[in-house]
Formats: sequence, structure tokens, C-alpha cells
Amino acid sequence: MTGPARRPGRTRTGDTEPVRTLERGLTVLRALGQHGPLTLGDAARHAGLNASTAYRLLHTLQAQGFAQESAGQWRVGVQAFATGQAYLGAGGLIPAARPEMQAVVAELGETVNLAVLQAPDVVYVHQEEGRGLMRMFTQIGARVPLHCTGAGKALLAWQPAEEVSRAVADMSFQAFTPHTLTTPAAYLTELEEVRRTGYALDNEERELGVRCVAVPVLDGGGQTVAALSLSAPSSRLPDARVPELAARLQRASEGIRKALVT
Amino acid sequence: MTGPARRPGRTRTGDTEPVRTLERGLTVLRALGQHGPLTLGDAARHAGLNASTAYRLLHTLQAQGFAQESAGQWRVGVQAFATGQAYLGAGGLIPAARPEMQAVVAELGETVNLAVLQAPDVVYVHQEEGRGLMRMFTQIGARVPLHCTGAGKALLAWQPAEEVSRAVADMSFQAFTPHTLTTPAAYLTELEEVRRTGYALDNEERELGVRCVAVPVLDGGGQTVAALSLSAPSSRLPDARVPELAARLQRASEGIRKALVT
DNA sequence: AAAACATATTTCATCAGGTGAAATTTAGCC
DNA sequence: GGCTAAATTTCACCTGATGAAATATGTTTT
Repeated sequence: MTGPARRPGRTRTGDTEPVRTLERGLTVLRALGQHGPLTLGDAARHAGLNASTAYRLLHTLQAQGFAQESAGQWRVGVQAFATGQAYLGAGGLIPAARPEMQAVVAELGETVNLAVLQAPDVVYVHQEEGRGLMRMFTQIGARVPLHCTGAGKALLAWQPAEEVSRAVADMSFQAFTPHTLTTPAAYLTELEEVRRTGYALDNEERELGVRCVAVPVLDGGGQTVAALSLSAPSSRLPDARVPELAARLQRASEGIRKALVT
Repeated sequence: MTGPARRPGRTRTGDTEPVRTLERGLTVLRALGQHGPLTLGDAARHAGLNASTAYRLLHTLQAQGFAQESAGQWRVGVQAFATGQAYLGAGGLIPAARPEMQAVVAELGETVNLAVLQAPDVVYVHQEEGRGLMRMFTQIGARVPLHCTGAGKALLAWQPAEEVSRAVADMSFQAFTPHTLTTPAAYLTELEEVRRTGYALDNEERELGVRCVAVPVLDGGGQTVAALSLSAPSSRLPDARVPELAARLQRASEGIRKALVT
């Protein structure tokens, strides 16, 4: 009378036509998330929709709490936040990654972060703190520019070329330190290097004195779904140690991939 | 050539017919968020939809990363998380709450937290640290069980009975200290007390020597969207002071509600 | 203060495309 | 190997989403 059947039916097809109306509504919601508060007109523009259509979609999103409006400015709503938090729960990426991350921290003692790609930013979704006293400089949920983080490079390096150019076009290349890469050309060259070596570096590009090594995390289909990064004061992360640390992260990444497939 | 026009057109109507397809898609997404991983059939049931319709909506959500599927189980996807995070940015709950929280800290000197409800846990989304040296025991983004926190009680107390029983069913009632409530019955009785007094307590139920007072934060529609809690060593938080502190938090909560509506 | 403008909102005729019932396929179970 | 439960696909119907245009409203300019 217990254990009901699991996953009958056809296993994989995926060639069903998407529902256009929902597709468009989600695009509007994403636009709100990515490009901050927007007027109706701007939201329509970003989503590539008729203003009339955007109007109806936004009001529908609002009715469910996924969007909210005040003084003509539209934003992501509470419901979107609350629903999105469920991503952190059981069965997702985080539970798969946590044990691997803890193992790395136990072994190396440095802080390890898990990040996912989001438009022109990186979003940190989990962190295991190292034993060092280094003040945590990334908060869970924080959005950080793609161009100045190891995780950002690792996330982008194996994306299709089209994705990469779109992302690069959106990037600010703001200089945080003298080491920050500030041109698309420099960044693209760096991505090639990342593909060649299999890992990415942040060489004090975001914060002076802090270096970071990062590797991609793949899912069963070989898609990059996240990046694992290890951060430490430059003194504890000399060039000589990088390959060894990267290798350790790659092992963890592989472990996560297996846990994800399950 | 600067300052573009703001908020022309009609100001308030809101009587546009919602877009049914989007409405349904969002309902499915919410169902995934609230009731953990679901099979297609269960998702359809929760959303009150034909299985065929739910199938198409889920696959559309998946194509955009708002939902993900593995082994026949559907969950909230990365895109939903990342988009939802935008809520924490400008104009959302946190900016509305921050000044009120800072005012309370300035006045009382104790650490104040802002938390939202998530399944059988509480998620802390913002913190203003008090002047005391007390080691911070909650991290932003941390998930803490619902049964042993003031914030958890405040968040749940005014939810619909159905929500409450579902949450209680999911709770572990793990004992952290001798004071932790460890039975559903004790917890439900406590919730009644919370509704009666208007505030919730954590009487060393999570950590010995730490007490906490919490109140709900409502949005314009009277829905509980968050909880404000004040934590301090028991020595600084005797019973006699509780009503006064709760009243101060309620004032802050009211201020946040107004800032949210704007 | 009137005119010109920009943006939001509403209306409406059209028909694309969403819908659910039913048929089909698939996987687990006896 | 048939049986059952769940997922997936098909398809004819017709709802309901759509965009152009009209209207309302606030902002800037003259």
C-alpha cells in the first residue's frame, strides 16, 4: 500500500512545443530580475513584447505576488523570492554539493563557494567556511560581476559562443583593483586559457590580497550548472599550489556531478 | 535630455482580466516551491490542472530554468532562485526593513534579524548587529528549523490552518536544548499563545543562554511576509522586558509594512 | 496655460494557439 | 506475460491571448 511507482511513461522527448504565453510571462519576470526596477515600457522592451501584452502579463504576475509595482516601477515580488528559495532545499544542487565542499574544506582549510550563472552576474548559492580568520567577503545570494571572479570565468568558459558574447556584451568591466580585467578582449583571451587548463583564476581582480581558483560543475548531460571556487589570501595561494588545489576541486566537482545524476 | 517622465497614464485600475495561461504556470511553480519535489501528476493535482496542461507548463518552465526535472521528480530551478534573489535588491523587503531595523538596534543595542518562511525552515535574509559582543549565531541565508525560533513561530502563527499542519508534519522537533519544544501538541499550543499576545518567544529553545522576541511583518494585503526578531543573552532579556521589546518590534514591523506599500 | 509629448491603459476584431479528452507509450509489479 | 499506473502525444474545438489603435493621464515645453 506504500511506495507508488516512480517515473513511468516515456523518459525523454522534450520536443513539446513550449507554451508561448507562459514563456513570455517568465521572460518579463526575468527582465525584472536582471535589469532592476523597470517601467512598463522598459519591461516590454527588454522582453521584446508589445506594451499591451507586457501590461497584462505584469498585472498577472503582480496578482500572484511574483511582481510588484510602486510609483510606476516594477520589481520582482516576494512570491518569486519565496518560491526561489525552494531551490536550496532537498534534492537540488546544494545537498549534492555540500558533502563534497565540506570534504575540501576539511582537507585544505580554505573557504569554498558554490556559484551559479545569472545573466551578467554570478550568484553565490552556498558556502563552506574555511578555518582561516579571513573575513567572509561574499554573502550567500549575493550577485557579483562575471568579469572579476574565478567562478564567473569557470561558469562562462564552457558555454556556447553565443551565450558568451551575449554575456560579455552585458558586462560592465568595472575595475575593482589594478588587476581587474577591463576589456572584452582580455576577458575572452582569459577564457581560452581557462578552457586550456581546465580551471579559472581570480588573481586579486576583485579584492586586493584575495586570490581564488575555480572549476566548473557539470550535470549528467555535460552542461555547466555551477562553479566551485576556493578563496584564500594570496599568501596562502601561490602559483605553485594552484594546480594541486584545482585538481582537488575538480575531484569534488566530479563527485557533485555523480550526486546530481543519482 | 535627462530625467525621463515617470508614471504617466492612469494610476490605478487593476481590473484587467488576468492572463489565464500565465496564472496557471505560476501556480504550478508555486506548487513546486511549496510542496517540495513533485511528480507531474502530483503537481497537476496541487495546481488543480489537467495532467496534459501541467505537462506542457512544466516543460515550458523547465526550458527557461524555472523548473527542473530528474528521475520523474520536478523541482524549482536555478533561474527561479536567481530571479527571486533580485527581491533582496533595491526596492524590496530588505531596503524597506533596513532603516527600521537600524532604528531598533540604535535604540536597544541588540541584534535584530529579518526572516522569511520556507517549508519546514526559517531563512534569515537580513541582520543588523547589536553592540553586544555576542557571537552571531545566525548567518544570512541560513536555514533554521521552524520549531525552535521566535521568528519561526511568528511566521507560522498567522498562516492558514492547512499551511500550519503541513509545516508541522514536516518538522523534525529535534531538541537543541532542554527547553526545545519537541512535540507537535506543545508547538500548536505555543502558536495559540503567540496569536493571543501578538508576539513570539524563543526561550533558550535553540541555544542555551539566548532568548529572542519576534513579531510578524505584514504586507499591504495583511499577509505575513517575514518576521522581525530580536536576540540577546537571557540576562539582558528578562520576562519583564519582553512586552516592551515586542511593542518596539511591532512598531518597526508597522513601519516596514508602510514602506512596502509605498 | 496651452500645446506637445511620452507613457500607461482600454477597447476590440481576429485567429493563433491553449485546452482537455482520449489514445498511446512506457515502466514497474504480480 | 499480462496488469496497472503514470507520462506523453494527438487532435478537433473554440477560448482567450494578441497587437493596433484609440483614449486617458501625467510631464515637459513653449
